[in-house]
Amino acid sequence: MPELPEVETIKRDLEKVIVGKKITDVCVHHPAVIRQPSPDKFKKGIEGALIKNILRKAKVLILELSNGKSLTAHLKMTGQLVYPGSGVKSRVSFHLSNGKNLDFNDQRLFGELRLLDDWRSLKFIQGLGPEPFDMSETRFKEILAKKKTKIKPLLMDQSFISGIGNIYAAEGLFRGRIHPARPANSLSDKEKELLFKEIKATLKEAIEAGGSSVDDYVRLSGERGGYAKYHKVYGRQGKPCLACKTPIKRIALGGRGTFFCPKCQK
DNA sequence: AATGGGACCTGCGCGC
DNA sequence: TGCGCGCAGGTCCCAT
Repeated sequence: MPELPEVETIKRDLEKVIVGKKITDVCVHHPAVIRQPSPDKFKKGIEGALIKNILRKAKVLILELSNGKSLTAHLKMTGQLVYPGSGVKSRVSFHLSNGKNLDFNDQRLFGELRLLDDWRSLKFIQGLGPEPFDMSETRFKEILAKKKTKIKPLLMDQSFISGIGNIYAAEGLFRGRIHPARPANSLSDKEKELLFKEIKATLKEAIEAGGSSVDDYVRLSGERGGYAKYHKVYGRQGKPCLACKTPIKRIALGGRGTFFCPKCQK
């Protein structure tokens, strides 16, 4: 999906245009994306409520409703929230009292919508580690020091640090000059410090640019995020490293495409 | 405990 | 033109 910067972008977009609006009707075109409760209860539990507040926990969006319930959305790989929506690709459409729709689109159907009495009880959220901005450098270094696992899959482990996915793991490691397959406990103090700093800087810049539109991700308005043009390694296999001209390599780590510069990243 | 593979789905781009 | 394959931002589950 959409990683932390993309979900944060959608959250900020939602705050500007959706808060305070009333959901008058929920149209379920594809029930599979509604994971909890039944589609019928989902619909009845939402209709008539106002959208009070928008939260984000790592990659999960939470819409707090005036009836006390929370609507959560995990976009996974291809989920989108679009407003005003055309309804064309919509899996679920939330019809608002102003006549416009908030559409949940999701080509691959991995995405998840839930209506919960309390989002804090969602197991997935309970299992999340702190986001990079909420983690101390000391803690980051401590965890790396005791893990032999490859650094890139570790950065994507949501129970350790949450919000980083495949794109920002790759970009953060490039900027930290660390090879993605290095055992986490092999990083020196200096390397860990630089990596942590660069991960946070990358995420911050990506948020400022409205996220990375590589494939399906779009902002709430449907326009593309502006950060993909700043990617230094992600999706650039075979192209020259922007720092040293060496061709960027692609390998598989943990089953995921992993992009890095074999010269800059040691 | 940690790692690797497959599963969940659909659709796109590529090589033949 | 058509077909088969590999690939895709995430996460879970199972086997080793």
